[in-house]
This record gives sequence, C-alpha cells and structure tokens, in this order.
Amino acid sequence: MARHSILDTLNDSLRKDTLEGLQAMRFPPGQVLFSAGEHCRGLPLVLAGSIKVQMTGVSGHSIVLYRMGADDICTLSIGCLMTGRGYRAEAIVEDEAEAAIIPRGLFDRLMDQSAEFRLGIMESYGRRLDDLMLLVEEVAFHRMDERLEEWLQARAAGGQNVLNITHQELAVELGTAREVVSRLLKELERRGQVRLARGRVELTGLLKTASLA
Amino acid sequence: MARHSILDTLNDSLRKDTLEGLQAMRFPPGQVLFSAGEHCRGLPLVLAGSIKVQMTGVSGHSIVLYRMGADDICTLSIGCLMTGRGYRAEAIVEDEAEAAIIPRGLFDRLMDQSAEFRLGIMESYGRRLDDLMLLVEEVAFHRMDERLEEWLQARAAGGQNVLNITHQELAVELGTAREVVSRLLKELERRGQVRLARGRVELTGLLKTASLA
DNA sequence: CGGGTTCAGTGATAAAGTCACACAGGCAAA
DNA sequence: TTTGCCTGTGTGACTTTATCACTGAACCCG
Repeated sequence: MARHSILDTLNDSLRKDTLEGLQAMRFPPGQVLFSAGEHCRGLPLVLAGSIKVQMTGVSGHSIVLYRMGADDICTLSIGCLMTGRGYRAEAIVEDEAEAAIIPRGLFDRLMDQSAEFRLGIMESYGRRLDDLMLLVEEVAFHRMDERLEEWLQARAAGGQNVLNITHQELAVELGTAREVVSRLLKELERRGQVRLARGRVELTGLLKTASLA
Repeated sequence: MARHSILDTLNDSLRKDTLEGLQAMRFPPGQVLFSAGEHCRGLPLVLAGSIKVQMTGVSGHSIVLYRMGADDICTLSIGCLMTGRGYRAEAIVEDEAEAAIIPRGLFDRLMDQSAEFRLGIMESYGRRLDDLMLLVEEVAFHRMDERLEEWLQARAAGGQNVLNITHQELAVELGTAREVVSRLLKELERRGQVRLARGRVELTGLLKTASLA
C-alpha cells in the first residue's frame, strides 16, 4: 500500500498546508459519493479503493462509464465545481475506498503553485477521456457476447473465478438489458464456460479462446 | 467575429509572449489536422470555425465523438503531448477554421502563470467529458430513428434546410451502418418529412412533432 | 459516349432490445 | 413450518438494428 501519491510531489510548505486542509475519509462498498442532479461539495481525491461512475439515461437504463482508482481526481467534480451545474452521473464505492475531499480554495492554490499537481490533474482528465472514447467505440461497434466475455475475463484475471453479481448489475456494466445478459450467460453455460447460480457467475472453461495476442 | 478569446484574459506581458510564440493558421474544410496513431506536434487552440473529432474502431467503423469550436483547446492533444502516445482519433476541419498551434513550452508557461488560462483548459476538458458522456448514453440507449431525426433537426435549426451530406457520412455521425441510414431516410421520405437526392437531404415536413418541451 | 467511381436501395439473415409474464430462491412474518 | 413476498432468473414473441451480398443509379472525366 506504499503507493506513490500525487501529494508526495508537493514541496514541504505546500504539502503541510494541503494535509491540514483536507480530510481523508473511508467509504464502505455500496456508499454513494454523489448522485445525478446533486451539487458538488468539494473535489474527491481517491487515495485507495475503487469507485465506479455510472449514469442513467432518460430511458431509465444505466451504464457504467468508468472507474476511479488510487490517485485519481474526480474530474466530473471539477467540472461541476467550475460551472456550478449538478452532476450528470453518480459515483458508487465498489471496493472499500479512502478519499480526501479537497476544498475549492486549496485546489486553486495547488493548481497555481504546483506543476506536478497540474500534471496529475491533466493525467486524470486524459484517462477519463480515453476511457470514454474507448467505451463509445465498445458500445457502438462491439458485439454483446464478446463484451460480456471480455468483462468476465477481465474480472477473473484479478484472481477471482467466482463473481458475486446479478444479471441486472452486469447489464448496467455493459449498458444493455437484463434479459440480454441472461440469455448470453445461459448460452455460455450451455457451452460449459460458466456455471450459474442466483447472484453468482462462476467461470469454469476458458472463455475467449481467441486471445491470440 | 469580435469573439472574446481566452487569450484576451492574459496580462500584457504574457499576452505579448504568447502572440509571439504562436502561429495562427487557416485550414480549409476537409483538412485533416491529425489522424489516429500520429504523434502530437503542439496544442491546437481553435480560434474560429468547426472541427470534428472522430475515431475508427477495430471493426473499421467510425463515429464522430465531438466537435471543437472557437476557444476550444484540443484536449486530446494535451493528453498525447503529456503521455507521448499517439492519437486515438482523428480531427477533420468542417467549417473553414482558424487555429493557433501552442508549443509545449508556452503551454506550460501559460498553465503556470495564468489562472484564467487554466480555467479555460478546465472548461474545455469539462465540455469534452460532458459531450462524451452524453454520446455514450445516446449510443447505448436511444433508437436510431430518433437519433437521426434529432441530428437532422439540429442541423436544420442552423437555418439550413438542405443538407449536403451522404448517407455514409450520416452513418459516421451516428455510429451506425450506411444501410441503416438509407433505410431510415427512405422511411422519412415515404412519410413526406424529407426529400432525398444523391448527396443531399432536404428537410420538408416538420420532423419530431413530439418536441413538446 | 463509354467506363469507372461513388452513392443509394434492398432482400435475407443474425444479433440485440423490448414487452410480458412464469417461475425459483431466500427471507421473514404469521 | 408454512405462507407470502421480494428479488432474481428464464423464455417466448416481436421489433429494431446490424451485417452481408448484391443491384442499379448518378456523376465525373477522358
């Protein structure tokens, strides 16, 4: 956990002020950091854990846009803070997270006085932009069965072979309907690639034999 | 054309340096500012005109991600400049554009010395993020016929009732296949809402009678 | 005017989204 | 323990969108 933090780059005086000015907090999984329409109350800087950001369309359907991890600044919040408009998406803690809320004034000072901090912000923005561009491409052009398999595969790569997740939650991850996920999973089960139970997907056979990278 | 530029916010000395350091250029419609894979050679600051940014998926299909207009900094270029990676998308001039290329050094100086410039950058980033989030929602959850009608409507709102555009280009705007656009347009023509000709869509009847805002 | 190139139209079929409803598992109150 | 109830899952029927494989029309240019 001795991760290199963006705050380590600050010089001593600035660092001292910063550490005084912000309040690190822990958030349990499931906690909602902010939801759509709400107004911004400071800039979350994620120190550890994982937070997913998802939005709900006028249709009532939701989709996960991206995830924030250690050293990410919530770029969405910057926008809301600047423009004064409400959030367009919501943020939900996934893995127990630690985050510091940076007040507006401190943010402005850091931007003014630390080139490294600025760089960190730009990097966060860059990642978000990249994530979203990739997502657009995925949603617009990729087949659902492949996306589902890839998603499961990616999760499994983290060592987990048994995922505790409902079809509905998977549907939100992929931005599709629950029925579609159900059918695709059923098909995978028929092929012996997964085993299904209520709220559980166990990966058995290797999916995506075509990973010939 | 006496638009308020982000450069106007700089103090005299900085402004002088800036105007010396950058080279404003004109670009004709169709000109490619950068394409996928290419490396960044400076930060375009759009002064006038309109530039569309689109990406091509592995599938070979393309989709327009967003447009840059006056006072927009190309946020994509910032990312490429910072990370040294190539562009993931391409930028094509739509309406004759004027843009200044800001060299890396000058950008760093401006970021360091002008809070207003920083604010401008953040705003550009915020807009892009917003555009992309909206696009994801559109692509994931909206029906193609509605999206097409809305797109045409939005264009027509600019005073133009005759659009010189091919079905293929429309398909890229919406991130779908040419055939789909052809069929939907044909249906609109049957209903008397548009008149079609090679490379041309004329809006006749009012589309989207359901604009009961 | 012929011949090539770019655009547009269309049928057949597969994939994905929508709607409606049946049923199963787990939990808690009766 | 049984009875509901709520949440999660399975599925049929149908619509919309994507894909593939063509055909033919409009335009450009030698």
